[in-house]
Amino acid sequence: MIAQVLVDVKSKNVNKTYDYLVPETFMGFLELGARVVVPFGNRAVMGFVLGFLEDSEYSKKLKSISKVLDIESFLTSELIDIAKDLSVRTNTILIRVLETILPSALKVIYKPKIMVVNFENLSEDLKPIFEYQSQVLLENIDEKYYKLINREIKNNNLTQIYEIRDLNKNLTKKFVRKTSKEFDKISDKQRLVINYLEAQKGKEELLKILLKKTNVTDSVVKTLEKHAYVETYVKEVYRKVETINEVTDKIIELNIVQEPIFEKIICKKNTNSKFLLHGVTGSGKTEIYLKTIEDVINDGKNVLLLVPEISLTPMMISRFKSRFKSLVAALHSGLSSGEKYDECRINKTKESRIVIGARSACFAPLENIGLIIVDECHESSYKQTNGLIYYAVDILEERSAIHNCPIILGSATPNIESYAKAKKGIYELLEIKERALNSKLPRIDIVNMLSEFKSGNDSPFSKKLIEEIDSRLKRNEQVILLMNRRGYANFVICRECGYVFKCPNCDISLTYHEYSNSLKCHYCGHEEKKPNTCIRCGSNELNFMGSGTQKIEKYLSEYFPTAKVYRMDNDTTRKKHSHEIILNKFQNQGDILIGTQMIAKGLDFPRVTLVGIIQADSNLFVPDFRAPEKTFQLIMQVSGRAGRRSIEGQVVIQAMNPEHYAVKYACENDYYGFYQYEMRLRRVARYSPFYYLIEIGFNGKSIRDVFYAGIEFSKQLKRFDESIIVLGPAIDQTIKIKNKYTAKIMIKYREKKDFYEKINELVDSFSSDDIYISIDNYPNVG
DNA sequence: GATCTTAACCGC
DNA sequence: CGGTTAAGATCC
Repeated sequence: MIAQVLVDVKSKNVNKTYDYLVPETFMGFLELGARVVVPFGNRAVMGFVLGFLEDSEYSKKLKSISKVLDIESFLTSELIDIAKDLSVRTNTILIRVLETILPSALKVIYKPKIMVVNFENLSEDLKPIFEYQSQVLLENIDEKYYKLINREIKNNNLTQIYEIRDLNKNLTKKFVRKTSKEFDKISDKQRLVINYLEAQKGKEELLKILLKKTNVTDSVVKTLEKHAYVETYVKEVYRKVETINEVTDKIIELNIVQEPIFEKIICKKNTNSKFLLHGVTGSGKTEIYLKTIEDVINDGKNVLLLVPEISLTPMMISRFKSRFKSLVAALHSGLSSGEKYDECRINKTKESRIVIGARSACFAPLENIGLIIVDECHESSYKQTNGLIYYAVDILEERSAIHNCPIILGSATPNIESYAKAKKGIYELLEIKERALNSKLPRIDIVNMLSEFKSGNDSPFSKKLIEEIDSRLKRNEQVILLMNRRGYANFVICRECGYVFKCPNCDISLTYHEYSNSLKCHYCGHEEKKPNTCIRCGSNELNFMGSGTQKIEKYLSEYFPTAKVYRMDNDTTRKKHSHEIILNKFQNQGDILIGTQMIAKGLDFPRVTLVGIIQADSNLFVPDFRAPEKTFQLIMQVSGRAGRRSIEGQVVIQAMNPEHYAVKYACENDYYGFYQYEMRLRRVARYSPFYYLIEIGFNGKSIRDVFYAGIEFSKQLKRFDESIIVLGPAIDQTIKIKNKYTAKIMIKYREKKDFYEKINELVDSFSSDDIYISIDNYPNVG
């Protein structure tokens, strides 16, 4: 048998599978998607088995797979197909796509261990192996038992777990050492190498490092080796990394509105129906999820549930865990916690019935899926914007089709595109217009901050908001204040000459951080001590604005010195469980919670009766066609945090442009009105959902080259097809990040067509060491 | 990516 | 003529 192996080498030259013989010993248990070690050139590399063949078309003699790293694979054929598709549509080599789909699977090596589940039922041949230890490293077991072990895993008598080790990219590395041979004649370059080796005093010396340090090519070392003055050898390298331990009912009653919706979903449970569950905040979408999941689980099928940011939805997770216990695997997003989650991710997803996770969980190797749910489907966190750009909701729609199961997209404020699809009948629209638990939607008041300023109030709070906060505190109720990041400048400005302190790398203003008394760049991480004098005019009259939320906090403590205030923003949530800790403290003993966008999501505190939005419309005029939509969604979402129980909630919105349609419709709680208004604008301006969109990004050090590439790219694309509209290039608003510029062009087209081949061709021809080009197939989300 | 091959250049 | 580099091809 022959295996088609994709090697773990990140280069376009090897972006294809290579044929390898499967040795007799691996026959019968080598699975599709398993990781293997193969000889490649004259070294060993890791690879993925992406297919099997009877005969190879390769004319020369085939090499054999030397090791199997997974006895049970976690890359299903479904995921391989999804990866291939992503690879084509984003012009990204397949191995990089796999790297994203299986986070850090390539950076880390999993040493498979076999663990006993049921010793009694185990085959007699295997019993001696596990007699004295319940876990054995797979590599320490004779390969002749592999077939048997594979079968026992399927019988649930054994299970595969992993020990994680750091993998330094390759399985083997090349080292150099000096021999004892005396030398007579020797060239300058060779001298350099020898001197370097002697200076290292017999320490292990990587060939790659040596070449870099001495600045010679490999020929020099090779010549030395030929004369036996030095010798090279290869060695396996990895070190152990620690793993973390994972953290570890009542009947659900649906109300009169929820029940028929549940019924509608359930009667289509074995079809690929796509539901848009449009329910106002607090309408009890979660109850519908729980009941539907229960039904699907009882059918013996599995469920995949996506939530926005797992660290922000601890309450939601705990509800599912308490309901379904160990059937639930919660995958951590990994954005904040590094790669530690992976062990749990791989072990748990295989055996769990319900997988809950953030964006990357859309690639969970779950089989036999009977239901897919995307909660808060409008959330921007479902789109990955770094590196490989993908949209989890889109991936899951594909997967629902493959599994022929329903997918539920739930949101109080669906994206315009989603709602349009529902109106067109692509999605089945399920609407809930009232809140559950007899609570009413909050009353919304709007304050015009311009007139407030004109009347002499230069604090961030309107009189109205202060009064309302005061009355809640007196009644022992809670308040949430949303601070829009952009609203309040947190840069340092010289009062004499007006100089603004900027990042030397990124060309954007530095942020003053009170707690560390320093200036920081939010993009590249540059940090410098708080300056005392202006670097332009030397004046010591500097104005430190403090960060937005910090400033609000200060004002609050002046107005309400006895109130217990908690702050939730990027500064206070750096640590791992800080979200949970802050939210818990606030719930138990807090009066006021201040935060950025992150507090808009899914919080459900019964005692919160007032929500204030400090600068509701400050993002309205950023150059993005979705700015009104985002503003509308934000106001709606935050408002939804108020009065979720019997006490009526209130929302105070402070805005500079209270007449703007996004603000107005949000205040009137009129989703459909906003949708219709926005659709008219989108049609006129030729944006989605009326046009298909693709955004191409050009990133590089030279602003001129980047811009020029954008111009030429769009010229050639328009020449290829005149009906395509290309906007830009526009230099990204943040101008310069990590010493690089980004220009973007927006491609718009009316008729659905596949021209990714042309785009890939252009991307390849304009890509270079100096210009990196990214393809964003989802500029209308995220 | 890493390694090997090749042609061209360099200094003795 | 051996030693060296930069460029190009190849890896099954």
